[in-house]
Amino acid sequence: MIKTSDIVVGANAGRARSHNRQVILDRIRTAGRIGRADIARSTGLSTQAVSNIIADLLSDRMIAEQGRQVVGRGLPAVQYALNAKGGFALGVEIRPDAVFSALLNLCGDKVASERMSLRANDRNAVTEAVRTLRDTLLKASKTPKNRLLGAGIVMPGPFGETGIRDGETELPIWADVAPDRWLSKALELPVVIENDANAAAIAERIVGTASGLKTYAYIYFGNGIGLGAVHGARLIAGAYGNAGEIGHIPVPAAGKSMPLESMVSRMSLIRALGKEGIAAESVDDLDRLYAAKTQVLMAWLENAQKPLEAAISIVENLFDPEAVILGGAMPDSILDHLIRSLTLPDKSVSNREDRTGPRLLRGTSGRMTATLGAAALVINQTFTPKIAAQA
Amino acid sequence: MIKTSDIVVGANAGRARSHNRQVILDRIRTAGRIGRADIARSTGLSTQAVSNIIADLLSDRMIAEQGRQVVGRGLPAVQYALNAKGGFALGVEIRPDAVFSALLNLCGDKVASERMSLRANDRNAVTEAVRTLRDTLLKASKTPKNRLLGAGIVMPGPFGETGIRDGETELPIWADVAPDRWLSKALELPVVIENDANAAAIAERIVGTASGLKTYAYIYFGNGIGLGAVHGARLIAGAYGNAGEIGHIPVPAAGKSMPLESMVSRMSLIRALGKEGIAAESVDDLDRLYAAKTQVLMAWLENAQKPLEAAISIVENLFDPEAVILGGAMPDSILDHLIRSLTLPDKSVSNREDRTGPRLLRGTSGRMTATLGAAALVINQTFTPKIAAQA
DNA sequence: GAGTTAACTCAACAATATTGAGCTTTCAAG
DNA sequence: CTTGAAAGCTCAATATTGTTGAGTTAACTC
Repeated sequence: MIKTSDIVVGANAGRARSHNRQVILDRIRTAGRIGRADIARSTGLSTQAVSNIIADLLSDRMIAEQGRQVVGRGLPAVQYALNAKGGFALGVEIRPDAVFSALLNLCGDKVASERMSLRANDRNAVTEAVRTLRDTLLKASKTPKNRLLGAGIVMPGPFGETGIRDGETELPIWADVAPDRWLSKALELPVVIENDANAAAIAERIVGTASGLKTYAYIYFGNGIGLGAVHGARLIAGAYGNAGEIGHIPVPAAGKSMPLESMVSRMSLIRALGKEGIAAESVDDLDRLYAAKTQVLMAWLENAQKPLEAAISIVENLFDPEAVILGGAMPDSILDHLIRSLTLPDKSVSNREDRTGPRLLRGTSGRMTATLGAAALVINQTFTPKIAAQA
Repeated sequence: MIKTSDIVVGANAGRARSHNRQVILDRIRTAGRIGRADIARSTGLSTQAVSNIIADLLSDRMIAEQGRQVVGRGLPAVQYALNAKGGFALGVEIRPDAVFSALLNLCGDKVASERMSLRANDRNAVTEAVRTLRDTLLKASKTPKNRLLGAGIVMPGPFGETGIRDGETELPIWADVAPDRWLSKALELPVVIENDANAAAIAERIVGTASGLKTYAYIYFGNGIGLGAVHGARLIAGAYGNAGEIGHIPVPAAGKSMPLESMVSRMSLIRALGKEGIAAESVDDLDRLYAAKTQVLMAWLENAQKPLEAAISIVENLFDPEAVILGGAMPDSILDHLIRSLTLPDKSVSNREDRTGPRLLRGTSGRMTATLGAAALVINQTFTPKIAAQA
């Protein structure tokens, strides 16, 4: 699928208003609780303009009043915060054999989730599953349909006919139709599509570790391994939506150069376990195997260390992020082990004297990361100002 | 130096106007010649709005009328194009021993250039040199001072106290003052600062090979080697302005892993030549040595091949650019040789079936690349809409 | 208790873009 | 050759939105 960058760029009263609305909403989200005067100062708008938009947001139930805050002299400022029930985002992760879905509220809390096996891997089966899941989640959570802000879809990349397609990630059922438009029509909702790593990266900003960060890189353990890079609060998607294909970069391993994915990925781990006759299906399985200090797993961890260090070093030097986050479909225990065992090189732009936080963080983990990420895409969009710089 | 992302985000009538002005200016630049109706359609503004802004731009001499274009039925549209003499950009490249400078007009043509040795490597000497160069260039080109849009400054990175500082790139004279503010005051001009690779990347967009591209990566041969990544027409500068430090990423070389810079950079080449007692100072020297098929040079080229392939492969897979551009302080001949000899891996997101142009391009080369890039930063800024997405 | 500070509202105002009517110029069909 | 359609453009009226400044309220300070 081709990413169409924003084309409409001219500003008029209406677009300025919706832009300002998003700006204010985002300000409220990042601040947690904040008053009108504060918002005005930090956005460069007049109090009056903020007041008008706040009134709008209140009547749309996107925000709620939170009492007054006495600071010092003067009239105590009325505080506002996001209204969790003001909007909901549907997240959908499409896999070859099943569809996962979750519903998040405006604050990023999971309200409901559901999984459904696919009876066939074709477009109709997927469409039907997605529609059913939407209805099931709405019903289970007693959410009125008109409170749905949109749907985020996660599908494995890469998008389009690139040199790194292979049988494991391919989803040829969308060959002749743009999946975003198709699903938007089927769900009767606005739709955003991203790959798993990008969605997970955005999720981290909405609910997780990256909430204070504007520029960071997320290394995502899916089946393979992916990178979601966020720069100045914007996703780096690449010219064709395939940026962050970190799995295929060459890293030093055992004296020669190997693709990162072959050393550091769920796939490589499960393959290694399989060779020893150990079956591991779920994140929980892996967690148990780690707890038992299973030898193959420990060996895999050791082999993964150097290649992962090299990859992180590359990411740091190319993106200069505030932090690198490790997350995805792995148990906490394994991610934590990796983070503990890695020694990041001193020769890196990220090794700053004025650094406050750690260079490496653990992000959201577990099987649902990408699904939650899908929903987070929608929430993120709700908070992203519309008049973007010309692309 | 810390990059301050745009903070002002709220839109009002005035900001919307200046935003639209930049949008239209950029549209004219990319189109070359274009009429009002066309601009209106491609920006989502009304003809009337475009007309008003065009009138403004005409009276500011930023654009000029270019006759009428008869297409089919209807009133032939009046065409507009940039007015080269409507504005000028000063580019300054600060080196430890000298300052290079150039003056570009709005269309990116070089109007004048000048070099000046530094009598000392301290702040006052630099300030004095920069002021003198500004005046010399204005006088030589008979440009009135009020037509200067601003100054772009290029200094070698990385900025701030990072783990990769070393004696060769360090510029400690700015330790206690923000160089952008200092120089802005000294020059009485708005100032933009970037490292050499980033500036060169932007220059390519304004005048060079990348004029049609929105997402591309520029590998820059300075003293070392740097990367300037442009994503959706925006520079990826990183959280602290140090993104693109590609010189320090590990690449496979001679069976082991080496920093790219040690294999592929001007520095490494000059060092290799020096070991054989061959002195090479300038780009022209290198060109002559290449023409003479000097053996050390040819050996260096061969050794550079694999590491460079690995680096480009990494860049492609992480950024998914439309193209990778090679340029900088090297002669055309050597850059072309490298481009000819490189074999890019098929396993890359950039190996697309629908690809039209080549994956690898040669950019601007020669000693002045960074200086011209510095000026291009200013021109770029002139065309970049002001209401940016919240950072 | 008087003065100060700060948040907030109201009403008048200003900046900008949009809309629709009308003019002009070109092409094409009869 | 005439007429009508199509497209670019201008003018004047209108709409949307944000800003400004005066006035109100509520807290703190002396």
